Amino acid sequence: MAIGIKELAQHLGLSIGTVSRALNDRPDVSPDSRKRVREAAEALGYVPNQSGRSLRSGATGVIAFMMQTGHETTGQGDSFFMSVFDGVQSVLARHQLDLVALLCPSDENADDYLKRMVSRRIADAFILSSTQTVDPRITFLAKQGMPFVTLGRSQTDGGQPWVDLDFAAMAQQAVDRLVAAGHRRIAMTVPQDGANLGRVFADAAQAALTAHGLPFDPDLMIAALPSERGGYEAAQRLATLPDRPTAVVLIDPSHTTGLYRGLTESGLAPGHDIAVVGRWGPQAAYLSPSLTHFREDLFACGVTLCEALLASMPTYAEKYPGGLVRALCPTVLVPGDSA
Amino acid sequence: MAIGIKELAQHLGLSIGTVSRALNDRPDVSPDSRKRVREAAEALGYVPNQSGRSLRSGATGVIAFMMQTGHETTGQGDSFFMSVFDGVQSVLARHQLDLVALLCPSDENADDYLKRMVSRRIADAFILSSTQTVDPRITFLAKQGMPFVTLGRSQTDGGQPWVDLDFAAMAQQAVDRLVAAGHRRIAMTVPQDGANLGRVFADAAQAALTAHGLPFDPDLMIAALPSERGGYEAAQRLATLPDRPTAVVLIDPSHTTGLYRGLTESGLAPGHDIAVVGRWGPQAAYLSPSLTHFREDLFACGVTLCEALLASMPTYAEKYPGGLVRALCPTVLVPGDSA
DNA sequence: CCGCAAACCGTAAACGTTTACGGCACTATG
DNA sequence: CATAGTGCCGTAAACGTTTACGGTTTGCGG
Repeated sequence: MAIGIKELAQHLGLSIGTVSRALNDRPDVSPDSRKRVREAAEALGYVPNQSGRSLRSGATGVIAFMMQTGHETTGQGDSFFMSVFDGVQSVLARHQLDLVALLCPSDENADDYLKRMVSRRIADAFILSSTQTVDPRITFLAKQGMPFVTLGRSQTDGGQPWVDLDFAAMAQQAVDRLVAAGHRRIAMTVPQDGANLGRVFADAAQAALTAHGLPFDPDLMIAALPSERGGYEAAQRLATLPDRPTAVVLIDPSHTTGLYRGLTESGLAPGHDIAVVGRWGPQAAYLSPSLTHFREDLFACGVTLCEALLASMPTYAEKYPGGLVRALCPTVLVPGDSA
Repeated sequence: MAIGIKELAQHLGLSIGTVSRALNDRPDVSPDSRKRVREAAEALGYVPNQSGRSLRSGATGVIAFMMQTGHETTGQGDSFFMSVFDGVQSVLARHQLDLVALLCPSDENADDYLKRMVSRRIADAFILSSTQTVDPRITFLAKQGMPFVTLGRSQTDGGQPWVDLDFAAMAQQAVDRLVAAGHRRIAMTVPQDGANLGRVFADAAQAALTAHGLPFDPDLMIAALPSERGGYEAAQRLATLPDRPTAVVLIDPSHTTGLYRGLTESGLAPGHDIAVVGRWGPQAAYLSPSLTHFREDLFACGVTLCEALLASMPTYAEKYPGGLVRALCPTVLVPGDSA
């Protein structure tokens, strides 16, 4: 069924060398031949064999986006990643590159999984998400010399570019707003596992509180799964806390629904008995009271992410000057009725 | 950095042929050599180059799962796909196969995208999701002779195996339950685009209604986007419908939150003024009143899906006898307070 | 001691590309 | 006219692997 470059060349009465050059837009090919080859390839439905091509050239033309997907760690909801993907792909399309998503099975170690994928040489570069505060994947890829970028920072530094949401700014803005509204005891949800964003967020919150001359109470940092359930359990914790806080800031978009439900069940009205500041998620728009939240431009974030990656790849670096990219994506606070 | 089979053979004082045979568990290799090769490969960190391997053997060892991701079509939420993925991967792991997800950019035609991916020969087989009632991807893959399976049925038949949720049973059970509770005018949400499940669902609902001697009113089939917003807009439609229905069945898990909100805003209490039967989604657990819904074993669904695919691939068929698999995954109705 | 089979191993061809190199025809220049 | 240069093209090697084939050793029965 599928024809090779040999057949195509034969059909044209040319050598495979010339055909290859014509298709790859190299010099040393007459405009006439180039056109003939183009048309014949189209007509015969020729597409180059990727295995042969990448065996020879050492590149696959594929970028891999690795995500971890535990049972409970569904995280931000898929619209989060999908928006980022769209941004990434819009950049990749300029270079005939394609994106694949690597889904680490929930029962496999993320580090092992990544190693397997790297050794498969399925992709020319990697994008890591859900970075942990200490993340062995980073050192591994750095040691391998494999180009990569992380969506999220980490204490482990592989010299790679990264792009992250500005959690510090979020924490500060949230605290500022709540304090201005008279709140003195402010709780927050933080990730249960080693996700780095929890650390960044908590540190910034502490700084913001002390800046206002308020004490920082570690008991008000409520560890929660990144899911509706996490929000629900956080609400239960909140309700039973001694000297109950009057406000809560949510680190994860999926916390919102669960928290609202949990608070209501405990007889606390969100936005009335307890002020809530959250992050944007598709479901947040349909809550009452409407959520005071942070909105992020995930598409733009994906674009930056991808450009940062390409800038770190020898092949594409010239098109993306400026060296190592380490960028924070801005977020804007959208006031609602909840805080 | 990465060493090849040649270096490995040289280091062992063996020929590359023997090394290859040893690593691939072929006969004609002494147990002693096999062991030495194994250990040396481990020690030197040798991993076979996938390009070379698949160039020679014509297989990549990768299965691709294609999903479409429009802005508004975030669909079932990611926990849906993640659960299916886990099921699929659990089977693939038995054969040293790996899964990648292909995310069709929202601004690209799905058919073109698939063609590109197929021609890249990035995978040995494909899994298609979000099947449309008439789906050109199916005929394309069938014509290409590329093994594939669809998650969801279609009127387009490529002779391929498929696995689908039992939407007909859901429709019938929902109608039965609602009619038994005294409801006579029952609305449903159906997908706006050409998704095949809408057709199946609507047909079964109609049959169930007529079986109960009730009329089928097409105006009660409310087209809705597969998102919270879709549910919200459906609620608005519902509230303004002449001779307002007393019950609604939701085809998409993400409809629930939006619908609850929409109804509430219109002064209608879910479960009281209007009975609601929905599908399971992560957020559904945190709603009040609790949702009467269908629960699906998505992991098992993924397992069946993958086995169906492997059974249709020449290389693996012998391990999965039984011919063409076309299966419906069962769902169970979980009663709640909403209907 | 010979022959034969079995067990093991090396050789080399193939998979489909890309690309360095050399060759040919032609033109421009001295 | 000789020479150098240019534009175009074919040849062949290389990428890293798998595998058919043939060769060498070994053990064993006659």
